[in-house]
Amino acid sequence: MASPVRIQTDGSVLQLPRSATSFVESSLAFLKQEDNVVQTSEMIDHKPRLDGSDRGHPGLYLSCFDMLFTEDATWLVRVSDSSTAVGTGPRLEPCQEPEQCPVIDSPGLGSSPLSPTLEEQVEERSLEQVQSLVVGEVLKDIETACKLLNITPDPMEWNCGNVQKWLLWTEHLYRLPQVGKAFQDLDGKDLCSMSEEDFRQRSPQCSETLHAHLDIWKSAAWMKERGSVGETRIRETEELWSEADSSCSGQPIHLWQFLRELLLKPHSYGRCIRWLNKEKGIFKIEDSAHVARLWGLRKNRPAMNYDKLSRSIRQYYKKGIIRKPDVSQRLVYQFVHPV
DNA sequence: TAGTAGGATAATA
DNA sequence: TATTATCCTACTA
Repeated sequence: MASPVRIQTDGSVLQLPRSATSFVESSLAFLKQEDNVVQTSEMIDHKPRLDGSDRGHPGLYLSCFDMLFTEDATWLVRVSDSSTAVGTGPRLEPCQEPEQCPVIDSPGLGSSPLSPTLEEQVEERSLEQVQSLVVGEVLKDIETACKLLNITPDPMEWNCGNVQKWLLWTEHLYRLPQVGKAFQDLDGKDLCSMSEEDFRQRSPQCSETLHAHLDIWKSAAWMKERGSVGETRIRETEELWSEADSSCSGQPIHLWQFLRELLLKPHSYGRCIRWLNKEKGIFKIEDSAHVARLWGLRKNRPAMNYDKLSRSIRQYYKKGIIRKPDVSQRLVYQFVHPV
């Protein structure tokens, strides 16, 4: 494992975690090569501003995270090592089996999807530990890049110069051809509002990588905005990964089951979906976009949105699984057979 | 503008 | 084949 990196400035020393070492080495090489304007003293002093105005929550698509490490195949081994040797990951706890709707007879319900064996649970939990660490590493890497580039972690706050720095950085990270000129008139808000197709028009070669990489930054900014730092961040990271983790299980799940899972974890998901009357099975979707994104993650459907999700919910009306409550309200639904 | 409702059809497991 | 995804129009708050 590589040693921690220490960056010494005017009397100040910035010591970075071991996990960030390769990233930082890469960063230093970048700064040297590109003759970037970042001053180390600024790097130390810079505090990312997290007080940006409210915005949409970008989805966290796991496939994007792979891209961060395309140049370092040993990375996964490093994370695995740290998860076992250091033992700082989440504690291994028995996995609580999600509740099933006792009335609705759904194909395939009785077997694996909601009743994993103990061995499967342990295996999934171990995977969750590694995944949780991965997200933590990604967040650290972004923080480090912010310090090195002297930009805020929130792309929405970038000016044109910040965008150019980020582009240079991304070019370096993925060894892309120079694309800065194609984006020279854009600030962070412009960049964030661009679709992948917009990226493609400006840079056919690099659009996929740039768009995915920006998605990671947007996700990280969103995660930071939801919590602050330290333990909160770790908890949020774990939460997001547990959301995403489900998409890795490969097990089919019905939408109503998924919604019930969220409702049964108010600590994690209470901000986006909650019971209004648990006894009657009435629930409210507080953050439609976020619930839709979670569903998209679970089903590996990045294009999922609330429009589509709600259409699926409405399919349950005929089947007698979910209905609108007697007093219909927006974003409020009712399980026909509450637990 | 966002949510609701439901028809039609495609995709998927 | 059942379920969900996607797209659509019309309507409502």
